[in-house]
Amino acid sequence: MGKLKKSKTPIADTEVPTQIKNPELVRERRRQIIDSTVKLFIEHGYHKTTTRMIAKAANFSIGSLYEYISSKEDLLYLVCKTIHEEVRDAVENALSNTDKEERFAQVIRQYFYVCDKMGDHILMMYQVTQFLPEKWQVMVLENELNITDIFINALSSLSGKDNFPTLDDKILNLVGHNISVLGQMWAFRRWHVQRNFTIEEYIKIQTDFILGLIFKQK
Amino acid sequence: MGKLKKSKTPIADTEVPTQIKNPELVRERRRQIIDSTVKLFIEHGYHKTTTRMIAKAANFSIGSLYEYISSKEDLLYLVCKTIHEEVRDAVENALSNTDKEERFAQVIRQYFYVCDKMGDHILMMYQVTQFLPEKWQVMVLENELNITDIFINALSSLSGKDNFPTLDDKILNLVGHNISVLGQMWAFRRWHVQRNFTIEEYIKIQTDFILGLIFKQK
Amino acid sequence: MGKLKKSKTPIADTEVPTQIKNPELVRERRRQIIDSTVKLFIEHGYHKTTTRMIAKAANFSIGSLYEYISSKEDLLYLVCKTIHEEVRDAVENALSNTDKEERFAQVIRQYFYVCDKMGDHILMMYQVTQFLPEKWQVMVLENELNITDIFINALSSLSGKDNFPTLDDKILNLVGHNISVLGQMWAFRRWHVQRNFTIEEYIKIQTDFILGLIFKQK
Amino acid sequence: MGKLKKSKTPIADTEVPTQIKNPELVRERRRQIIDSTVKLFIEHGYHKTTTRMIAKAANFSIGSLYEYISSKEDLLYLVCKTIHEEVRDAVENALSNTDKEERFAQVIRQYFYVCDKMGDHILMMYQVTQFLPEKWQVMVLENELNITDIFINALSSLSGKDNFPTLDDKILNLVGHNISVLGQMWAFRRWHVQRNFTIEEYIKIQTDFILGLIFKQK
DNA sequence: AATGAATGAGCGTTCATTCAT
DNA sequence: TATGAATGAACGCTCATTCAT
Repeated sequence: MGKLKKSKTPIADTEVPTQIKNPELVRERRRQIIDSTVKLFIEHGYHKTTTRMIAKAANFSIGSLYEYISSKEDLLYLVCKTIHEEVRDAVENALSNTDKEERFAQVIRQYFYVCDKMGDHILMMYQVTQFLPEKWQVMVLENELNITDIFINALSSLSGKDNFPTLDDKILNLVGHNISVLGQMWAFRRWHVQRNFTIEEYIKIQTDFILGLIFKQK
Repeated sequence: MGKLKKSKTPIADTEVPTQIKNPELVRERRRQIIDSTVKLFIEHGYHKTTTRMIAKAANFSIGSLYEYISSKEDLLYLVCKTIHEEVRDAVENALSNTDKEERFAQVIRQYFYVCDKMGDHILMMYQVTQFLPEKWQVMVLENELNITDIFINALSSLSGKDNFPTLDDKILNLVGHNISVLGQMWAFRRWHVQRNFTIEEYIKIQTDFILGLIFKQK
Repeated sequence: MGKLKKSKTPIADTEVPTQIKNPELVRERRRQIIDSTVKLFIEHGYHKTTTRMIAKAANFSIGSLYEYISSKEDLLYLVCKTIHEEVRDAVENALSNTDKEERFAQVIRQYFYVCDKMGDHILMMYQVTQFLPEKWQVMVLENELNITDIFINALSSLSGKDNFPTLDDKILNLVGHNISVLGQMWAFRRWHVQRNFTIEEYIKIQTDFILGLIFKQK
Repeated sequence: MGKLKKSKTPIADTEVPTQIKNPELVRERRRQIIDSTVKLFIEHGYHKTTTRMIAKAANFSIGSLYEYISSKEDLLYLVCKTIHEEVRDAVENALSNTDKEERFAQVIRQYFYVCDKMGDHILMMYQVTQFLPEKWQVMVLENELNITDIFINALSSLSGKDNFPTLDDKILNLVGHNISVLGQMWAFRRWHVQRNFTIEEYIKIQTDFILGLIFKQK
């Protein structure tokens, strides 16, 4: 579970205001704060985690915490965004695979791996998104969609080539969402599913499943 | 969306204590309370719905409310349970269909219909389960599992018969969960999915999808 | 200084919301709250008086306090309104005097008496009005104006009659404001003025002063 | 409204301590700080103006700000003092007028002009004095009194001469305060009074008023 | 059985001031 | 001298629950 990998996109952006002038410091400190917060949110949820608990866990005074974020809700947004970036980065890395067909399977595989590794985070994020203020909520949904879009695009680039059937856009879309959801299922229904399968088995079966859907459409 | 259908199992059971002696009265009053609460939870979520709001919406004094439930958490449990019963009842009704093979498709269909009709409820329940005390949480997960079990059992009764492949128990289980999750997806990702498909289209494609998985295993 | 006299207009009106249903109780409890608050505001000012101090002084729990008012600002408004009513009532009582000319002097006299008796309250109100939310601020200024209007109307009814000169409306208005301000001066500059004069002397001299202005305009 | 005119008395005096050795620098920097603070206090009041806002507006770091003042309350005192000096200077300038009788009218006129020009400052100062620590509060009241004393002295030098009646000291005093208060009224009740009169008209009428009081005492 | 007034622990947030660099 | 990150006491307010009537 540990600390989140450093993401490509900066955390110290302009979306969430801070009193601190040194942006490097903001980046670093926010990383600490977010890491601590993620753990607490996973353990206790959003409401039962107080700002004081967060400050303490991140070794900040309550006053200092509020120098780096401007509300608990802002922090919530940063948490969600960071997790999404983590997921997206992992999946996008899989895209470097040159063989197109293999690339698609790779993307699914990487995504499922991330869902396995970050099960707690993903679960937590779903429980917590509802408490975002509307404006952030839209952005988080968009981030979610961006990940689904990776699947859709990977599929799209295969559609009609080699042995792949030409897929309707709507179907393409649906398959993308199915992939997203089946990945989350590994995290959400862990008690049931992870009892029966290793992640490798799960990937194999569900990938077949997904490919089945695709070839059915021929 | 209206009121939830009367469920077979009594609400005034011993799980959730009450001050009131007359069980008939408890049943009736709890129905009112739960109906109002469901609406409020859907609209405002669990935390932003105060017990005062609930009492007002259900035409109770705050004091009376607490005669029929003993805490907000108890009420939360009753709400989750009631929704699960609703879903289960609908799916079980589909089992009366005598033709076995058709029965399986019917079960899926009915389940997806329920997911369509009760999208708000299902969504809400997922956002809200996390606030249950541990003991209730287990029970709600069990209820969820009961529904999945219906799919598994329906499949199981087909396995190895007629044209159906003989399915490994593990696979059977997984397919059951896939069905559950794909039904929820219609509610969870409504903005994306319901834009592209009618519920009928969605049922057709996802059913094919599921059957594909089954026959793949031959 | 003691408790404020019971005012004609009810405190339990609809302007300031309450959670309590019994309006009689609201009236009574608000009276206690306001009395205590006035004392505290006079002694410590608005900002240094905490809601917990108010609750304690009025023998309420902090929770109960907030059943009767909905914010500290609302309470501030009630305080200002109550003081203004007190002043206005006293001045209006003086209007019952039947002799017109004498009535005018009586109004001034009564007003100055109130300024004497309620010096602390008037002083406090002036220090505190600035913290009202805009909507209340306008209403408080209006209340203030209503009192000035009493002087203006009393003068107006004399204008052009008997020995009184016919006064321009603008002048009438100005004289009214002068009266208001010279009354407040007795409270505001108490350290300097009350050292030299009894309230009776002060009334005599300033009344002459005011009448001088009036007859000057002949 | 702009910047306040340079006052004769030094700002960098010993009343308010500083960390900085160079007194010239202190004077200059305090001038900037006070100018910015006055604007902010007028716009937002004392409590809603944070020291951070002040530092920013005066182009200081928060650290530097505290090199030149030692607390927000000290700054408040400097602000009040500066405004009083401004008012006093303007009024004292009017004293240079050689003709005694005319000098009195001139003093009133100048004072009313200042009240017109510095309405915002005067208003603000009255709202803000209450937050001074006791020791400063006394000094500010004294400053206020000094201005009133100018009127009293001007009157006193006329008393019993030429056509002027010989005035009791107490009356002299009262007239001085009346003048002060009627000047402030132009600022305090601007919405009502400035709608009806130009400052010239106002000066004329109120001067007559004041003179009336004086000659009445003959 | 029904009412609703009373309770108080607990929360998110602010801001004047300090002090290491 | 100048900077700005760090501090933490203190505040207004909420709301599930109780209990006297």
